[in-house]
Amino acid sequence: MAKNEKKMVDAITSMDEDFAQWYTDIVKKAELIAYTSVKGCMVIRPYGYAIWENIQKILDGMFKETGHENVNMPMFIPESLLQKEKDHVEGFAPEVAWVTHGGNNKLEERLCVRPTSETLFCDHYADIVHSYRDLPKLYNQWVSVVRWEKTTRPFLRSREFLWQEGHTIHATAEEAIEETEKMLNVYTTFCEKYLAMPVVQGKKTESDKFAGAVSTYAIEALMHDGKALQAGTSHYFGDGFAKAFDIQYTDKDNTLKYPHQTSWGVTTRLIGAIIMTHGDDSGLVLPPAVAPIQVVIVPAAMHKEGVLEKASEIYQELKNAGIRVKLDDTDRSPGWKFAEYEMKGVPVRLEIGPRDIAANQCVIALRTGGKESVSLENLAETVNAKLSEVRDALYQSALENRNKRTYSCTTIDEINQALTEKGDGFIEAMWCGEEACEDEVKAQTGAGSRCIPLVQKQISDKCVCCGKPAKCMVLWGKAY
RNA sequence: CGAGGUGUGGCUCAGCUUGGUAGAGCGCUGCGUUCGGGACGCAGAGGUCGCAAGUUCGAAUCUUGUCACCUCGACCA
Repeated sequence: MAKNEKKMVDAITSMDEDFAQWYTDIVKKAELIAYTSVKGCMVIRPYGYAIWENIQKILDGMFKETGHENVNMPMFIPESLLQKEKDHVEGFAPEVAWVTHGGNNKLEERLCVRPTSETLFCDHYADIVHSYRDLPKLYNQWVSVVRWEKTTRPFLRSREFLWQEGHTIHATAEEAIEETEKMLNVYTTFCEKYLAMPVVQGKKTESDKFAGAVSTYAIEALMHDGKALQAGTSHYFGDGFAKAFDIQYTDKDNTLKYPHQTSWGVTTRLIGAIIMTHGDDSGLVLPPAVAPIQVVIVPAAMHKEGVLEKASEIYQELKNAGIRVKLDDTDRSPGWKFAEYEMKGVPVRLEIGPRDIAANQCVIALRTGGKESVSLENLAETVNAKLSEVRDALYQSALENRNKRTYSCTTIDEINQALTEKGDGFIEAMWCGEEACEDEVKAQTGAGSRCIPLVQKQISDKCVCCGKPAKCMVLWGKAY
C-alpha cells in the first residue's frame, strides 16, 4: 500500500499536475481503492465497491427490462479461438495476458486471460444457433477482464477492471443495429438520470472503431478539466464474427444465413467519470442513486441526554423508508465528521443536537451546497426530495460546464485559439471523412476525434482541416 | 532493450556531499480537557535504512553487485 499510493500519483501524467493530484487525493482519501502488488491492478475497497454494486443493480435492472439474461463465460480463451477473427485478434493481441502453464506442465496451447469475450460467445453461438427459431439471443455478463496496459490510472485504466459486457445475436442486420442503438440509449439514460452526467451520443470514426466491429457507437462525457471520457460503448458487428466462427441458421425460406451480432459494455471507469464530473475541492460528490451512504446523521453535543436516542430514531425511520443512511456516533468531533463525509461524497447530511430536538427539527445540509432547518415531521419525504434536488443540481452544473466548454470551430486556428483561450473542451467542427485530416487535427491541436454525434449541426460546409466539402460534424477533444 | 530517477516506522519525507547512539510531520494507542465546521495537552507503541558482498575500529551514509518500482519512447473500456 505504501509505495503503491505513490505510484498512483506518478502514473497520472497526461492530466495536469494539479488535477492529477486532486484526483489521486480523492481516490485515496475517500477510500475507494488501494493498489495490489500485481502491477497496475487495484483493490477496490468496500466503499468503492459499494458504488459499483449500486451501478450494477440499476443497470442490471434495465437490462432485464430489455429482455437480457445473465450468463458467465470462462476467464480463459484458447489461443486458437482468439485467432479466428483477424481484426479482432490484431486489435487485442498486444495487450492480452497469457497463461502458459498448468501446474508444472507447459500447456500445449496457450490460454489468454479474456480481454473481452466476443470469441467465447461466438463459440457458444455456433453450438446453439441453428434455426431462425433460436434467434435472437440476448446475453449479458458481469465479470472482470484483463488488458495488459503499459500505463495505468485508478479507475480510468487498470490492467484488470470490472465491467458488464452484453452480447447479442440476431437474425437480421436491422434488428442488430436496432439493438446496438437501444443499448446506447439505455446507457445514456443511466448516465444522465442516475449518474447526473450529461453525455453526447455518437458513432466512432473508422480509425477509432472496436476491433472487429462494423460500427462502434459511444457516449462521450466531458470532465471538470475539459477532457473527454468515453463512458460506454455499443458495437454492431454485422456478420463478420458469424462468418469467422461459422455460425449459421436456417431461415424460414429454408436457406442458410449468417446472423448479426452486437456487444456493448460499461466499466468501473464510470466511477472515474463520477469523480471527475462531480468532485470538488472538498472531495468526492456522489450522485444519490449510486452513493453507498445517501444520508449521514451527525449528532451534535452527543453526550447530552436524549441526543443519541433521537438520532437513532431518525436513523431507523430513514432506514425503514429505504434510504441508505448512516449514523456516526463515534467520538470524533462533529467538524471532523463533516469533513470526512464530504470527502466521501455523501449527498445529504443531517445534524441533530439539543437545540434542534427542542424545536422538533434538524439541520439538513446538501453536498451541493446550502443548509437549512427542517421539521422532523415526514422527514423521509423531505430527505427524498433533497436527494433528488442534489441529483438535479449535479446534472445542471455538469451540463453548464459542458456547454461552457463546447466550441464551434471552422478552422484549425480557431480550434487552437479556443483551447488556449477558453481551456480544454469539446470542439464541434466539420470533417471531410478522410483519416488524414483526422490525424492532422490531432497532431496540430492535441484534440482527437471523439465521435460523430448522432445529433448533427451544420457548422459550415467545409472540412475544418482540408477545406474540401464536409461529410459530417465531428466532436473533437483531448482524452484520457 | 534505449535514456533518466527512486528505495529509510502505516503514510510523506529529511539525514548521505564530509562514516560516529536512526529523525521530523501526519497517522495509530492511552489518559485528561474538549467536541454545532477537520480541537488541545501529556504519555506511549512502531524501523534488521530494498537485498548481498566489500572497505573500515565503526556504514542509512563510501565501493561493487543485485533486486524491485517509477518516468519518457508503441496502444487503450
